[in-house]
Amino acid sequence: MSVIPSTPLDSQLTTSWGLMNSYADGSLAMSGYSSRLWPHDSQPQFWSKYQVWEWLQQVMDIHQIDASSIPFQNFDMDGQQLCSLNYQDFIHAAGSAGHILFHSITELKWSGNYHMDIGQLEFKPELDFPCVFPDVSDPLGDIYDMTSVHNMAPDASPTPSSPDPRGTHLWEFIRDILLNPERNPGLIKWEDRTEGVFRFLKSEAVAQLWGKKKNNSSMTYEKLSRAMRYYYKREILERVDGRRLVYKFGRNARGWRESEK
DNA sequence: TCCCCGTTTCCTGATT
DNA sequence: GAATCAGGAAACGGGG
Repeated sequence: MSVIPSTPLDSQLTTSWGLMNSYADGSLAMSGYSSRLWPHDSQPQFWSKYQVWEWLQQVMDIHQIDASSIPFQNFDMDGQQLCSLNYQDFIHAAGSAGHILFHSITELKWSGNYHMDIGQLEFKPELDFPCVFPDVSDPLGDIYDMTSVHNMAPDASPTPSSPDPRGTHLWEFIRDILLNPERNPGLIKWEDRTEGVFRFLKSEAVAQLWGKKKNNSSMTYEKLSRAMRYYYKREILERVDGRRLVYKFGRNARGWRESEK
């Protein structure tokens, strides 16, 4: 399969793309999109699976596409595979959002990066991050690598009863998204960093990501939030009254404070 | 096999 | 009316 860089279809799509470029926030415009998010490895051919997911999230954020409208599992692929998809493949994989995704990836592929010198072609995606990627087949792999780093600290074990230092628990999953915002843009954000207060921005997208991690395609925010509420009793989370989608880390949550990093 | 833990699923009712 | 929150109850899967 191959992607045709410039077809009549492209010109049909420029209307929606033009709209995107007209956003008041210039950082959301496509021209700034690639440089802001992919400062070194903006060639999608070299993306890891996880970077493909990041791109997907960004496009959904920019276009305010409901995360549940795109089956993430259809994009369980690395950048090379992604770039080999044609327009019909995108439509098949993402439905009505397919044309947006197709145009986005075409833009990134042909946005001047092909003019880079041969030295840049030797770039490896994992070099862009401070941590290693032992398993690039796991889109969340880097998150859990970071968890491992946190747990190197003597008192950084999640809870006394936690059996898995790699961070398989939901609250650790949430914490690691918060600690790596550049890799999970727009999913969850700190409301009060020092107090450990955070808010879900894309609750269903986080639930899908959690479901992906647990091989549970039927995960929803409804179910995820029930699991979150069980943390109140264990004081891993504290209630934040009157605020929707807002939670706060409790006394038994470890590794979220900046001083613990 | 049993038990415990950490969810997951389903539910009802309340609140925003 | 939809989305979210709260929490009870039962079930499930993994680990010890």
